[in-house]
Amino acid sequence: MPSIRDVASRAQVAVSTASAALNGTRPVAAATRQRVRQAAEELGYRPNLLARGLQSRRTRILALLFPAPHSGFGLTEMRFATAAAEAASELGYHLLLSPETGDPIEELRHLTGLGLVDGVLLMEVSLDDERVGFLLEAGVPFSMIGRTRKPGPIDHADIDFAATARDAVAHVAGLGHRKLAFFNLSPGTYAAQYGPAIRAGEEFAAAARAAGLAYVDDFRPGSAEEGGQAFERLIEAHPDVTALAVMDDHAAVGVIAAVARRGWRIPRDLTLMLVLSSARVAEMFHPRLTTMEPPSAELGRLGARMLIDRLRGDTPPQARLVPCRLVPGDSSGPPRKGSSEAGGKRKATGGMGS
Amino acid sequence: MPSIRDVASRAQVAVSTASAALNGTRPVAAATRQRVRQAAEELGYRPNLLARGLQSRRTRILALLFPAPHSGFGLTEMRFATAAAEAASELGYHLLLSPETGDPIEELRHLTGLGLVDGVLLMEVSLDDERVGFLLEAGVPFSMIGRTRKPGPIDHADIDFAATARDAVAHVAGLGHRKLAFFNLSPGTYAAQYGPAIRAGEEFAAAARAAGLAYVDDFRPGSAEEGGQAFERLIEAHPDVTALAVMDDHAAVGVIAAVARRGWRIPRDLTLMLVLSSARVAEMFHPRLTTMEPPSAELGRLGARMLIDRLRGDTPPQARLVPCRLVPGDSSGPPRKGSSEAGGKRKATGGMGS
DNA sequence: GTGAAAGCGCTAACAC
DNA sequence: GTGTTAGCGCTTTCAC
Repeated sequence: MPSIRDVASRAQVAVSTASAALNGTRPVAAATRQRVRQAAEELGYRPNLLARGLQSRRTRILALLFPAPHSGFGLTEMRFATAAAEAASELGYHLLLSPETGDPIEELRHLTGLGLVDGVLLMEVSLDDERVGFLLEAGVPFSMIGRTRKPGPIDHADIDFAATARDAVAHVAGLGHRKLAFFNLSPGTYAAQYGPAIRAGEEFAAAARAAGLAYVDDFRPGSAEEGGQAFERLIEAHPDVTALAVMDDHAAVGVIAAVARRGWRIPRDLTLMLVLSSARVAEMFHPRLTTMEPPSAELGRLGARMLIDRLRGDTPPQARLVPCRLVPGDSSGPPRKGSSEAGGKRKATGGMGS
Repeated sequence: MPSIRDVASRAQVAVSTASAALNGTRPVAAATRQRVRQAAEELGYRPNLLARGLQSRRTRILALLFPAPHSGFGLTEMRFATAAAEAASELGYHLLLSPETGDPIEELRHLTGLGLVDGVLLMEVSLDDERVGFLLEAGVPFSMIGRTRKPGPIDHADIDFAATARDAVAHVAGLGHRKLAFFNLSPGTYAAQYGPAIRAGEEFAAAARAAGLAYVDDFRPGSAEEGGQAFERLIEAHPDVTALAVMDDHAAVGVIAAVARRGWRIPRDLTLMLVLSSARVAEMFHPRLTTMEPPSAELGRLGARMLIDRLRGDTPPQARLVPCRLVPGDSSGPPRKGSSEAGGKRKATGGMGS
């Protein structure tokens, strides 16, 4: 592998000139630059990243802190990672996939102490994430996919839960539904202060209220079995619910089974939608479920971009919220007949459904 | 961030001694070593990977060449990546996630020319993968998850398709089925010489033959719609088929719908199994599908381990084949009545079902 | 068993 | 506009 000295001698210039010609760090005569470029080309020269990094204190390597898979399907997390890697790659950066196994802070301390990475991309940020404080204090540049309770001036890209909830509620309300139920993620996820669970919970409630829809969100099934049970209890307590939004894929499986057991059909008797699930997953269902699909790839891209922006210069902190995309499936329809106190008339008052 | 000089001076030794004490590269008096260790500890010293790599020509960084997502569900690929990253991490290595976007060879040339990585982990290896020749020629250490047609002495970890097919066929035969159909991946995947498609195709045929099962594998549906059509044509042409193994998740969705349209039920009228799909995905179905689940995490781990073994010393080339795991679901059962020329008797001859 | 010094390949002062 | 030189932090001869 040729070094810059080989390039310099072949182009008949000093190494510093070769370096400058290649990097544009100082003015070089056009003719000289041309000679150097050509020599580099002919030799197949590639700058050694280690040497460059050692000197310049910048490696152009980013670390993506990849959480141990727990909640959800994993497909979403993968899209973050690959999209971030692609975006980084386009901008001349590399992405290190750093799985978090033990103590997050200790691992972060280790990773950043190596001098290997210029910055860190945080995933699965909880509302009071301890890693944020550490990175801030250590002066390590970072950006978040997700966000803490009050992200303040920290770069982050996250789902716009308010818009997502609004769109989902509008979809359901537009079909004529008057009462919506929402199954959040499992209590464990909730207890871990997992942002999406908490924010989606709040925003769906607010959006339903704003739209004048009656609303139930007492259930947090984390498995197919719990999903089925939750649905049965839901219908028992609220027989007038005609639409249901579910966060957990597996819970949705249970709901669908319970719906069938009851002799109901989707969407005739229940409008069912998945929230924060990949359309890829929604296609596995029968009927294909309407989904609020998270903009995973875009968040990954944005996370990488804003981190690189930060590394490059003094951009102001960026906060980007991107709503989920409504992917209509075959599980959405008008409310079933006889679901409310009155029988037929839909789109009636717009007032509070009791 | 303290350097080794800080450690050396605090421990009152020369830099070289400090280095030796920390790395064990040459004998150091126990007392001295202790002093150095303690100094390092007190200072929170972390060796700079760049400096070390520049000198030693070894960075302890591995690159995982991550293919642009095309076939399959992606969940499997993600498990490779995370498992490989975890295994690498446990062995003191880092994993770079390198998405392949443009010309694979050009990108490989670039990546390996940077001096950043010690070795490369190849995913989605096709039967005649061009990257292999390049890496061999360039002398870059690598291992494969998957394998070429004749991997020869190249380290690789792959699915044991023969054992997988044998187990799947045994499962079906054990339930009394006499005729099995197999839906392979889409023709495009096949044409791309995607190993799993071709090997699974061959091995299922061989296993069925060996088990004395009649066998049909004329279909390669790549979507739900094609899956449904394929199923209809299959039953028309082969009304005595009672068991079906499907490679493509989406095709399975279509099959299930077509089964229902026909008034059939699973598993009463058809035993359906998914091949090479995560159990996570199989749970999304109704009923929960029996699956031959690929050992993704183990393959990722093995791939990383064998690459690191190669980097560390002169181990002989390793070839590890791991079978898929049969995860029984609710989609397996005895063959439906009236499916063969004779009516009732199952487990009869064991001879060739015509 | 320990220390001094060279140098990995590059960038960035600093002279000219 | 270009060349010379001094390191970045580490490992590794080579003396002692």
